[in-house]
Amino acid sequence: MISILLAEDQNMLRGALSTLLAMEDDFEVVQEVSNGEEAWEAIQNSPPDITLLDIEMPTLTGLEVLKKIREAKLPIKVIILTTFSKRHYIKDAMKHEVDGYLLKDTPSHELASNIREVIEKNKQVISPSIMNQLLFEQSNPLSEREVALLQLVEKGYTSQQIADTLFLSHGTVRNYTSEILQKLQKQNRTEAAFYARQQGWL
Amino acid sequence: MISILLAEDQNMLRGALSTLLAMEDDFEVVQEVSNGEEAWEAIQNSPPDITLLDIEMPTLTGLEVLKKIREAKLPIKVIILTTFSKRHYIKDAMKHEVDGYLLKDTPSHELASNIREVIEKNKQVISPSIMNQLLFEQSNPLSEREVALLQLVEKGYTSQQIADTLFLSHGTVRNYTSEILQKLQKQNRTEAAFYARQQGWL
DNA sequence: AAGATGAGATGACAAATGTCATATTGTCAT
DNA sequence: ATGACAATATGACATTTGTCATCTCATCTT
Repeated sequence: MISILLAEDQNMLRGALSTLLAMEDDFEVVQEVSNGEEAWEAIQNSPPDITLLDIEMPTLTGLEVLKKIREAKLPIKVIILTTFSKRHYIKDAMKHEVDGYLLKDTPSHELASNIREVIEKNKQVISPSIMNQLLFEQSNPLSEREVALLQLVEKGYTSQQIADTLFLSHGTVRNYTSEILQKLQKQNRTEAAFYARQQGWL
Repeated sequence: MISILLAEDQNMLRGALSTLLAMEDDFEVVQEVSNGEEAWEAIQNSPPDITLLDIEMPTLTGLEVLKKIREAKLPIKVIILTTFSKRHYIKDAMKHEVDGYLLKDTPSHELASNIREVIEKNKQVISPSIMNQLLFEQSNPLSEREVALLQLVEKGYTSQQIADTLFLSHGTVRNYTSEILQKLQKQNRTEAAFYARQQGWL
C-alpha cells in the first residue's frame, strides 16, 4: 500500500484528486491538507510514502516544505504539482532533489502512473512541457539586485522608496534602472518590469 | 439521469472532476472538452442537461459560451466554475442568467449537491464568498477611459504612447492620470495601476 | 435662450525618472 | 603589492510625469 499526503489549497481540485487517487487499489490518501504548515506537521507526525505538494499555498509554499523534508533527511518522496512553470521554481525544486515536477495540465490518469514510477522505480518524473522549456528558454539576464528592484517598480515604489528598501542610494537605484533598460532594451522601468514578469523572471 | 458537459482547460482538474461526478449514480458526464469552441459545438450537437464552464479557456471563454447558449435559447443549465471572483465576470454571468457561479475553492463534495439543486429545484447557486464580495466590495470608481489608461500604464507605455493609443492629447492623458491618483489616493501611476489590478478593476 | 455639465486641450511649473561620466571601496587573482 | 573587477555613490543634465488653472466645444436641462 502506498500512503499519500496531498497538499493543495484549491478545495475542489484537492477533493477531486483525493477521490481519484483513492480509487487505485494500491493507494491510500492518508492525509489531505490545504496549506504548507499543516503539511509539514502532518509529515512529521505520520510520514507518508509520498507527498504531492502544490507550490503556491498559504503559510509555507510547497518548495519550502520540500526543503524541510530534505533537511530533515526524511525518506519521503516528493512530487511538486503546480500550475506554474517559472524557471526559478523549477530550479529550486531540482536543487532539493525533487522526485517529480508535474504541471496541473498533466492528464489526471497519468498521475497514478507517475506516482508508481517514483515509488517503485525510484524514477524522477518531469512534465514534458517543462523539459522543453528548460531546453529552450532564454535565461534571466538580470542580477538578484535587479530582480528585487523591478519587483518594487511593479508596485509603484519611487526611486527613493526603492533605495530605502534595498539600502542603496537614490542615485544607485537610478543607475541600476538604467542598466536594466539597456539589458532588456526597454524605454522605461515600468515597461521593463512588465516584460520581466512576462518572461517569468520576477 | 442528469447529463453533464464539462469544459475546463486544466487537464488534471477536468479529469479528476469527471471521475468524481461519474461516481454519482444519477450523473452521466457525456462530454469533456478543454476549450470554449469545442464546448459550443458539443452543446449544439448533443445538448446536455447541464454544463460546467470554466471562464478562462482558449478560443471562447466560459462567459462567451454562456451567452451563446442564452441567445440560442437552449434549455440548458449553466454553472460557471472558476478561480476568479472578478466583479465584471460575476456581473456578466448574472446578466445572462447563469444558474450557478462557483469558485474552484468550493469543496468538491458540494459540487454534486449544487448540480442537483440547479437541475431538480431550479435554484441558482452562488459561492458564499462571492455573495459576500458582492455585498461588501467597494465598487470601481474608475471610468472606462481611466481603466483603459491604467491598462496601458501597466505595460509601461509613456504618456505620449497612451495618448496615441486612446486618441487623446498628451496633456489630457496627464490630466486623467492626475485625476486617477486623486481618486485612488496614490502617489504615481504605476502604484495606481498595481492597486487597481489588485482590486480587480483592470 | 441661458446656464450647467462633461470630455478634452493647453501651457506653465515642480517633481520624478533616465543618462552619463566619473569616483570610491572592497575583493580576488597573480 | 598591483591591477582587474564588481558594487555602490555623486552630480549634472535631459526627459517624462504629475499638478493646476484656464479654455473650448458639444450636449443637456429648464
